[in-house]
Amino acid sequence: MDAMDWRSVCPISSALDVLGDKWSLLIIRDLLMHGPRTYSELLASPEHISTNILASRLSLLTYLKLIERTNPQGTARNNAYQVTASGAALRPILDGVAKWAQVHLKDFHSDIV
Amino acid sequence: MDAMDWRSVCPISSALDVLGDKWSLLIIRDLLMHGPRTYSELLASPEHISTNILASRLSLLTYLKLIERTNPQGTARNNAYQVTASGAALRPILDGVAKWAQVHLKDFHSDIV
DNA sequence: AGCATCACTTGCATTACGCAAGTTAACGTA
DNA sequence: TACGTTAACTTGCGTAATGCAAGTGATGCT
Repeated sequence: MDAMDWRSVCPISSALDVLGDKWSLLIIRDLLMHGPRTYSELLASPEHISTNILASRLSLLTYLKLIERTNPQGTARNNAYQVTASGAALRPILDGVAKWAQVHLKDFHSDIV
Repeated sequence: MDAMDWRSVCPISSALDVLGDKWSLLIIRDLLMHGPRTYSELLASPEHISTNILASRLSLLTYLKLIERTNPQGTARNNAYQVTASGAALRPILDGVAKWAQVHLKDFHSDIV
């Protein structure tokens, strides 16, 4: 994992440099909702992330210390991922996003829960 | 602008179906910070969005009623974009994202403001 | 009328993503 | 402790999205 390219000094832009894609925040969502999860548990989420994308996102989020292994000394197998304090600090933001979507996307996606 | 594809019924996933990219929330940020902005003003933001991407994002955000023209009856020229109530409801989320980034990305991006 | 500018659109090269298959190592079982 | 199975990735390749440069058309100014 090499250094990031940051588009500007704006904190919103910088957050999007990290989290501005369709998958990273879904991984965080799963870890916040369920606690520690393994690679194959994350793969089984209903949005169907592909294996290579999951691996690359886990790698980036680990590098940036938003997530970590539950057993850093252990082997990969049976070694889940969990949020760090940085990742956990995203919880109120994701809560806000969920509420926003329920109210403001309802007209376009009636099945939203 | 045709209908959206939604990956799941999860509101977070659905929000990311719309806003999960590197540019949409930056457009919202500009409109929230500065008020109504024209196409060329949006182009001039420091992150340097390209013209075709800006046009396609403005189109999608307009379709989803997060933004609108300031003068819907007028011609394109001298007709800015502004947030709707749906777009304005993202303000506390963007505030939270900005604060999160300032605290949690500082170690990786020391120039963050 | 003529020129400059704004708001896009188009074409094409580059990058990211999605899918399927392959690889490696650990665990269960005997 | 050998053997089959499975978890956790990696690789290859086709498709889609993005980035860049140039082009277009209407508007507004003089």
